[in-house]
Amino acid sequence: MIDNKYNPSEIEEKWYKEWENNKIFSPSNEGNAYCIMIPPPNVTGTLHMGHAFQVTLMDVLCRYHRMLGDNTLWQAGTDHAGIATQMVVERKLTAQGISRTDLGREKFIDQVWDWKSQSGDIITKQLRRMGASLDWESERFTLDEGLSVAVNKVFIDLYEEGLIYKGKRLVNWDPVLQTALSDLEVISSEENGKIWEIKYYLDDESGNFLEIATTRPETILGDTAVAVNPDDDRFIKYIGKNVVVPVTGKIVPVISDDYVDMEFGTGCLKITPGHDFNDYELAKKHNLEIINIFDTSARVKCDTKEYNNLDRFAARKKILLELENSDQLLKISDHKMIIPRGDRSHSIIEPLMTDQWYVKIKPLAEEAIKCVKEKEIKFVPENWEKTYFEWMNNIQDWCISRQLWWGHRIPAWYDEEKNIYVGKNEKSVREKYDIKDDVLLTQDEDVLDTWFSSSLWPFSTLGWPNETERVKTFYPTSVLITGFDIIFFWVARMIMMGKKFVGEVPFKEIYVHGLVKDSSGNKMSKSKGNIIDPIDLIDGIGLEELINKRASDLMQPEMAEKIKKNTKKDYPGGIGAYGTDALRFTFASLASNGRDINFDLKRVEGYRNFCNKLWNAARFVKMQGQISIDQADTNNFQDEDIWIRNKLAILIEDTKNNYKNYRFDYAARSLYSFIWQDYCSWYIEIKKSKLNKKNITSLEKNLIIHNLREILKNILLLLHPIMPFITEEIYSDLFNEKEFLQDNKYPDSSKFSTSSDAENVNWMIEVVSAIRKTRSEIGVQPNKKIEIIVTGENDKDKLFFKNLSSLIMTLANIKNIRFGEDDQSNKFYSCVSNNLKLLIPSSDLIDVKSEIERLTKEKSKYTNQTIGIESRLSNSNFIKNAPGHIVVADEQKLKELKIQISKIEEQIKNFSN
RNA sequence: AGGCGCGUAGCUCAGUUGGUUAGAGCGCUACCUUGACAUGGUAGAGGUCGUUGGUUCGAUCCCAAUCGCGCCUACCA
Repeated sequence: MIDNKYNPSEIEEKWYKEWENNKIFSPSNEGNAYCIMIPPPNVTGTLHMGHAFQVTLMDVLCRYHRMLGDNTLWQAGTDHAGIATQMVVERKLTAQGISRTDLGREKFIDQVWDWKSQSGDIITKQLRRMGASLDWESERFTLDEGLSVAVNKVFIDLYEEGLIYKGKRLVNWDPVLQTALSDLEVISSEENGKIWEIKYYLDDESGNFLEIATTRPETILGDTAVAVNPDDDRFIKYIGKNVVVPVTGKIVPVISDDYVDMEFGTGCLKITPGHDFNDYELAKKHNLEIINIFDTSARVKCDTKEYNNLDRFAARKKILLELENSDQLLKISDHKMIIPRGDRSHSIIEPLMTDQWYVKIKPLAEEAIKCVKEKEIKFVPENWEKTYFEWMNNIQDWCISRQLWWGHRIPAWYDEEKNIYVGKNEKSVREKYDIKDDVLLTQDEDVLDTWFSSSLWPFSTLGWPNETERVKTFYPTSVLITGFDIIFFWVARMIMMGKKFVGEVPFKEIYVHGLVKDSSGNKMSKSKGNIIDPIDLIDGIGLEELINKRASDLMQPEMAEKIKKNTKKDYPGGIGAYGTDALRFTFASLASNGRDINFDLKRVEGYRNFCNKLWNAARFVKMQGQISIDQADTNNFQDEDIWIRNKLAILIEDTKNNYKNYRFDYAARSLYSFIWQDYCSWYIEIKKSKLNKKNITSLEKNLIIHNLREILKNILLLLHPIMPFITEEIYSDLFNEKEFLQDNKYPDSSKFSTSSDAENVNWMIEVVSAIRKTRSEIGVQPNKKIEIIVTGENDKDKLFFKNLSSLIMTLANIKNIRFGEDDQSNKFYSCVSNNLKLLIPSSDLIDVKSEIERLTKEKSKYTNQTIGIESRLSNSNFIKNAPGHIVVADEQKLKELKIQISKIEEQIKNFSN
């Protein structure tokens, strides 16, 4: 006997091990290819709600496609996350008092690999807890040898084609991490700043000056011009003259450019080309000198002793003081401005002139735009195309070098004259360029942006550049499941690289899912303290531990109290252990086409209850015992069998369509209502009533059990992709201990649909519902058996009653059904179902007044509907313009309503007499 | 500034080419511990679909305007 409560923790880990040991997640090598690439998570990261959500959807699709008989590959793997990982390891070393540079490159990288091997499988373990059916056999890591070969080849090929170049340019420099960043790794947000207005004297001893406005006075040290708008009457006379830069005393020209906004600030702008992207563009245009005033840590680097080596913020203070002393500081005002920060270090980005490697992106982007325009790749939902085009049309060259140690080292060598040689390795470079052994070659110190290797993920994981079977079979992959936040970082770049190097798009569809937020719509973040760990929803967590998890290691420790308070309020009893299946079903049911997903714990609880419902339905079926049945009898169906089989056929088709359209929410909902309403509330109840009949034959009994089991088995098959654990457990317990659910084919609707429509079962459901409703309205306790009298029945009703009255009696808790005329006495309550009038006798004196009220209320409900339909039907334009079937349906409905109203009126009349 | 999106029941969300009485879960109310399940059963209350116009026989859906909110992109010193 199975437990009467569903307990997920007992079954989940057991089944995952079984599946993995039996290698059932590897491609079958039979059938149509179906392939999804996991967006490789950061190897040193942990699973968050976004991952859990995404993984659920991918897993549903993969499990579903395996059951369809497809040759399914869900590619597993992680990425090396250059900056993030290096940061973590450096921080650990710092805690031990060791610096990266003390250790040296090789030893440091050894440390990172050590760290990777001890922390790297945290996330893969968590993926297993989610039930993810990834093909672990072919797990890849972006720094694997094979993937590195791909990275090198792509770099070399692009270089030789002129699509990768090295250039000295202004880049986004992270002074803390000491590396360049791409545009996408810079997060700009509004912060409070100031504008300082400063006197710049002309160098003609006239005492005249220009007032310039700046938000960064420290960059005065790098000024090489002052700019005004050519149409600005105030300054026209100064154009072409020179001014003296404060502090440095440098003489610089006043130039004119219509880039300068006359309305903003003082209308007069200082130009620091070495540390501002706009100024840099102006400098190129006007041939201005470009001075670099900062070192890589953003400390001042200049000849003036008192400023040299000063941090940029200290330099600002000092300069402002000096300006004040010389009476050149005119005005200070508060100003909201956009501050760029590194997405990892959160330090303020300093534009810095450095040598970096770039990908010339326009030619690649053009191809990538084309294949989306021509629908080689389809976005779901479609409007994400717009975001994609928007970015692709304004794309800038991609800075791919990073001044890190952890990553793919750039395959470029330099001789002593700094000539560049690009090739696989030093040996091949020497051969290729015919360089003698006595010429010293040194490799570029830098590594590539992690996203460079990620952009090759869809084919490098399959063995490319080798022409492997896997590439041939699984590329292009079927669909990419991803969040919109990495459309630019990753999706667009994969398309460019895939098109360029394999010649085909990397995936045919891109399903873009929403962001998982908390139940009130806030982004989940450590600093807000509203993070939920998916594993805690599976295993449960106590309040103390949850608070501990949320309020420790905060960037702003002062938030701890508030987080503690809110957590106590939101989860007074901690979080219950809902199990993976309930969590997965929740994610599926939330996966609609909307943009954000507000995650409400209550939903998980509801679906945990759903698991319990299924569990108990299975328990009931199991309790009916084993059966042996003659094959010849298995197609012997009762009315309710036909009824439920028709519904099952519809469910199967709906589910397939919903998966095809990525409407996981619809799929989840229709499964839920079929299982709970149709199967549990009606079908099992009907069968139960039949099983309880005294004179049941063993053949009848066996047939009932057989049919109950058959529907249940199909429920398990249909539900398996979303809830793999509970379905597997029930299947093994009730049906087959030897094989897995996945070994079965997904159900075929044609096996269940019939031409007969089971009208009588629907009729019965209406009658039972009507009686239940009235019972409840007149306050009859659910456990009290009552008698009903049927009047107004036609031939069809008679026939249905003949076959179904015993069912009605059980389901509506009736002790006796009498057929007869309404004797017009007041001792009856009545209800109407279809064209029937059902009377419920009362032994007590009926409160005539309240009964008339009840009936009148019911009548007015119907009357209101009648009025609506009648007004439509009396409108000649409606008759003329509306499609025929709408008009016919209205007419039919009106007829039915009128019958029902007349029955109620009759009863009201009886009471009134 | 530009782009995208959202506003439907107390809460979290559906609503598929415009068409009967706008749905689900949770919560709420009443009654029920009947042997699959109280993580349950039966029934119920609750919505002028942000606002205002327009198109239409008919609008939650299409169009325009407006209010509120969110996200992304962007060089205003």
